[in-house]
This record gives sequence, C-alpha cells and structure tokens, in this order.
Amino acid sequence: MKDDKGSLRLENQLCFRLYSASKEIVRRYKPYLDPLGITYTQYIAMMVLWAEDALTVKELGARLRLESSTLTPLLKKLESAGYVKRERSRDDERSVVVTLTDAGRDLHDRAMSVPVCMVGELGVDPELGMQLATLLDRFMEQVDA
Amino acid sequence: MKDDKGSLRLENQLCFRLYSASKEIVRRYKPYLDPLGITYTQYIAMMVLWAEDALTVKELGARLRLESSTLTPLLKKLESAGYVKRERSRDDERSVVVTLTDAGRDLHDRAMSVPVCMVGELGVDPELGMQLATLLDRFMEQVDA
DNA sequence: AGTGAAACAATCGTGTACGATTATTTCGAA
DNA sequence: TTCGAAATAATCGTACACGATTGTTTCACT
Repeated sequence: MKDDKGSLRLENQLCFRLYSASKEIVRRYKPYLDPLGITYTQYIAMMVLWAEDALTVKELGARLRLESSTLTPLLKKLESAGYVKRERSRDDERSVVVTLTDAGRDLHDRAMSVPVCMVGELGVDPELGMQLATLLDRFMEQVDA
Repeated sequence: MKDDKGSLRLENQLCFRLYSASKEIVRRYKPYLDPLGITYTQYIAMMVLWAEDALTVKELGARLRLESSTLTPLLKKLESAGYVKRERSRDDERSVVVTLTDAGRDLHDRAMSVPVCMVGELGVDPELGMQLATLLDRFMEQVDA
C-alpha cells in the first residue's frame, strides 16, 4: 500500500489530536478533583451515579464505555473512600449493584463548582466547545455504526 | 457554587466526549498494529522518528506531549524490539538521543497501510474528520494559551 | 429435571500516563 | 573559577485501560 500523501505523519492524524486533547484536559481536572479525593475516571463514574443511582457494573460500564476490569478496582476505591456501596443483586446474583452512600450524595454538592472552574481553567470559547461537542457526537455515531 | 443547568452530567461534558472518542479509536488501531508488534503509543513515537530521526527524549516528548516517565520505558521496549537505538548525546551528556535502526526504517513501509485501513475501519465521513481536526487545533490553541 | 450456552463480575498480565523525586551533567553569576 | 541553579532522563508510586481468562449464576432447550 502506498503512503497516501503523508498520512503517516502526526500532524495529519485526527486520532493523535483526540488523544492529546483528552489527556491534556484530564490533566487540567486534577487540581480541582484532588480536594475531593477522586480521580477523573472516578469523577465521571460518580457523575453517572448522581444522575441515576443503583446501577449494575454492566450498566455503569455501558454508560462510561469501560470494562469491568477497569471498573471493579475503581469502584472498590470509591467504596473504601466511602462514596459508594457494592452488593450482589438480590434477583440476579451475577450482577453487582453500585449505590451511592450519603457521603457520595454529599460529594455532588462539593463537585458542583468543578465544571464551572474547568471552563475558566481551559479558557476555551464556549461556542467552539459547543461545536466540538456536536461534531464529536456525529463522529462517534458514525464510528459506532 | 450552584449547579449551572446540569453541567454535572456526563452528556454535557466535552471532556468525556474527547476521552471516550480517543479511547475508542486507539482500541480500533490495535488489530492493525498488532501485526507490527507495536502499541498505539509506540506507533506515534515511531511516526515522529520517521519524520525526524535522531531526536532527544525531550524533543520526542514535546512533540508527543508525553513525559520522560512515560517515554523511557516505551523507548526501551522499542529498543529491545530492535526498532530504535538509545544513546547519550556526545555534546550534552544529559540528553539521550533516539535513532531509528534499519528495522525501524523498514517498519515505515509496513505501516504505510495503517492510516488507510483506519479510514475504512472507522467509516467516518472525511469531511467531518477534517472539520473535527480543524476545531481540535483551534481548541488546543486556546487551551495552551 | 438436566445440561450446555450465555451473562456477568472479577482476576491476571501488559502497557501506558502522570506527578514527584533523584542522579547526573551543564551553565551562569559572583 | 566555583558553586548553586537549571536541565535532562530515569525511577518510583499510583491509577487507569484493555483483552483474555475464570468462576458463578442464570437461562433455554431438551
């Protein structure tokens, strides 16, 4: 196969742009999440639970696009931090249901300011952010199809 | 701080979109990189070297946005795979220069088809990909500023 | 009722990633 | 010139992330 006009160059790679943008933003979250004692991945897991409590690991994984091999240890950390509870489902012993504790619910209030802070932290034109989100949705729709 | 219209929801988070798009694409690379015996991160490192050989770890890190703590083990793997050589710079003993071996240069030809394959693999409208790249460049420019 | 397939979470092995620290080398200012 | 600051890779500790595998539990079909 012939090299299609320098497509083997970093500057021409969409994936690299996504890859480094993602890492950069996650990195910028750290100072705002550290005081809450959670990492970015733990933060998005909590976000799902704040919207919809009592989900199985499977359901959580579907929403976050994460495998159980990633979630299980992460949820154990959130559990020992006191934010969630993990227990086998009564009606299907195969699944494990993750539930917020009181501390987990309280964390929501303390996390309220994070998105606002991040807007300031990144200093990105909100209009640009909106367009990017729209394009990414379309992109993922085509990728998943 | 008050919750700004549900900004604490995954669906409203630009970062999560970037984070999962990035992971998904890297995952899709795997079948095409496995035959070459390299991972995605190793692939982009090689890509930089194919464009510009004999870079220091520092320079490589600047282009890839990776720390030496990530690069050092990764480069050692590429070295033991026979694709690169690592040696202390003559004129500045602090830096380590990374150079392609013959096998490393040969790998370029075998990697030629990867970007083309990925276009088919992802099935994304090229026009959309282009727009996304443009927006991501603008985005990162504002983030870095 | 019984059994093989499917579903699910957990475990294991490998490979990033990052921040903090360390060891070595180089540079610059007194 | 010399000695402290800066630069550079490497190391260390922690936390993802994935694919493959394992062990239970459930389900479907006989």
